[in-house]
Amino acid sequence: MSKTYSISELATEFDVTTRSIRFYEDQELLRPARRGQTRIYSSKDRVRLKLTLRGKRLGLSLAEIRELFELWDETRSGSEKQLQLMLAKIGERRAALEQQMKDITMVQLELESAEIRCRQALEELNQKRSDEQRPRASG
Amino acid sequence: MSKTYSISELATEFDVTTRSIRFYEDQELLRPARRGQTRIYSSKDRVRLKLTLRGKRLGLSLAEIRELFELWDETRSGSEKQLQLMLAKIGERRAALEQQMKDITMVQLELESAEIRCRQALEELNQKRSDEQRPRASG
DNA sequence: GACTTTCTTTACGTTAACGTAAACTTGTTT
DNA sequence: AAACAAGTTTACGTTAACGTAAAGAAAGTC
Repeated sequence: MSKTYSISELATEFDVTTRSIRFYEDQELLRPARRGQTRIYSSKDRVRLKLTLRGKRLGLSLAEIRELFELWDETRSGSEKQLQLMLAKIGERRAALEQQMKDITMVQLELESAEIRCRQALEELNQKRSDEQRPRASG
Repeated sequence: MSKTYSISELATEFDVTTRSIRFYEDQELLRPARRGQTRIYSSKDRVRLKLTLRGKRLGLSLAEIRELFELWDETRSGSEKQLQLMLAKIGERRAALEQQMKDITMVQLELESAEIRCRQALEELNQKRSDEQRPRASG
């Protein structure tokens, strides 16, 4: 018996609403089992949810994520064409990720220098203030 | 005289539609000059567009991007409160970027192993095929 | 001067990713 | 039994980020 999860357990763990989780199922990103009407999520489902959210953070649409899942499932018993397609998709993703990496390092550099400038501006403000508090020899 | 650009020049350079560029202006991300009705973009505008698109690739909304622009403008003549606010925003962004970096490296690792498995599956297919072509000593 | 191109404004349409509400079932706590 | 919590389906509403179409102005070209 491997562990299972309720919808609200997953919701609180990953900080998403149950509405979202059901929506992901509607978009065929998840296929939880049922006991009666109630959804029961396996740890495999949990991984899928985790991957889904990670994909979202990287800017993938739900449709793209689904496509990757499907391709990956087909890869197991895949024909040569499907394997090639998967490789192509993987290549695309990798290229996009490298672009994102570049973007991130650029923005990080910008943020860093922005932070420095901010701190300098703050220092100058403090400087002025202490100048005003003890105005000794001034013209 | 520094260089200026037409809307379509920028559109083709950055591979976006003119509609998008005008929309960004509507959202106050850009403030091009005018000659008559016609928009004229400075190199400063060009930089802003570039930053906007980069922000988008990183998953920022136009509203967030605008907010950052505004904060940055205010930073020049900023009060202490505004500077502190800017520093806070910068901190947020940096944290989000680090999370994204982690996400990316995770996915990169997954894609790498996925690629390996794909190539292995392909090899096995080729193996089978050449086995079938010259079925020598079998059983 | 008619044509074409490039630009403009105005405005309605569209898609993704949920939010929100209503009405119902099922289990369990008082 | 009544109330409560947690789950369900159905369905309409919402927001962001444009797409698309209509209709017209300004400038260059044949």
